[in-house]
Amino acid sequence: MSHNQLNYLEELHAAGYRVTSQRQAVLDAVCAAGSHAPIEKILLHVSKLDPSLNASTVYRSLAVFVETGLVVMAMDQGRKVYEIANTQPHHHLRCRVCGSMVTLNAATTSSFFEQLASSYAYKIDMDHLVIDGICKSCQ
Amino acid sequence: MSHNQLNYLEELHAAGYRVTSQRQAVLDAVCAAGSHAPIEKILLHVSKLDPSLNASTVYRSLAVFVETGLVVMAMDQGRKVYEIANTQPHHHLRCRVCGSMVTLNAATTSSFFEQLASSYAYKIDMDHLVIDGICKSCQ
DNA sequence: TGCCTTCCTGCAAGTTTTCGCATTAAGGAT
DNA sequence: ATCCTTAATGCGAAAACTTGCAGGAAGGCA
Ligand SMILES: [Mn+2]
Ligand SMILES: [Mn+2]
Ligand SMILES: [Zn+2]
Ligand SMILES: [Zn+2]
Repeated sequence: MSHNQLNYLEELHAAGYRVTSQRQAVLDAVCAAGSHAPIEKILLHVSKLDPSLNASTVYRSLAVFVETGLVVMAMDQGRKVYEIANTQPHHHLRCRVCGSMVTLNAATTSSFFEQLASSYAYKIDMDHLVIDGICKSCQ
Repeated sequence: MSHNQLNYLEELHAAGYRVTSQRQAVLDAVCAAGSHAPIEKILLHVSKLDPSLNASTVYRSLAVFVETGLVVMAMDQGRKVYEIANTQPHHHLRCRVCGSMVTLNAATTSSFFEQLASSYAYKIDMDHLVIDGICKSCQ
């Protein structure tokens, strides 16, 4: 598993949720599935870890993880994709044509967010923005 | 209907799609359902206009409209919402707490997009961005 | 450790969304 | 106006996702 499991499980517990073997397996599966993984990829990894784990539990676990911020959910062409949350929020540029993704420099987005915050009196609270466009090689 | 129907139907046709009575009804329903309408709201309006219109046709029509840019799709708390596309792209700030939405000043977002374009050699192609945060009165 | 409360899980049923296929109709051409 | 080609629709079935409920396990407390 690529995450510091202890830390994530403690956070789960601190948020008032029980740390079950099923939730641990789903969290491991999210990590194993790599970034921006669609649900079927996660289900596949889960059933490898524990074939008896019910699909409805996977959906419910993901909802809990997103709720608590352990996992971030984003949209990729109208489909939900999941990835383990890093300590830092991060944002992407995504090519409509080839699907490739670039992680944005944090300074760029935070200055934009600060501008929005001051202009609109909004506290921006975005941990995974995906902006669509067309990359250099696809233009 | 709130859209200039003629124009939209011509665009559909120009994109190589057939202009059917069902698609006209779905487009009218999207307008009638107002902005950021979830699918069930659209289905409700559709069945008022034509009770015999099958739900699968509604899903397929929406996919065509999003594909051709006549309708924009956005995510509202993990749910797909639809709205008729204006001639100009527009973006929002959305409060996580009360759900209220603000339409962003176009200059603000376009300067951000231009900066991204020059830094990353990406042609930004975003017609409906929704940025989450917490509004002044909810902070 | 063992008990107790409450949350979580699996299962089955319900709901939503997608898909394949036969029939229908749009729209270009004559 | 009629014909022809092919895309679009409705329908039924499948797949994806959600929900209610009864049994089982987490974790707090003694
Ligand atoms: Mn990411
Ligand atoms: Mn909008
Ligand atoms: Zn590309
Ligand atoms: Zn608010």
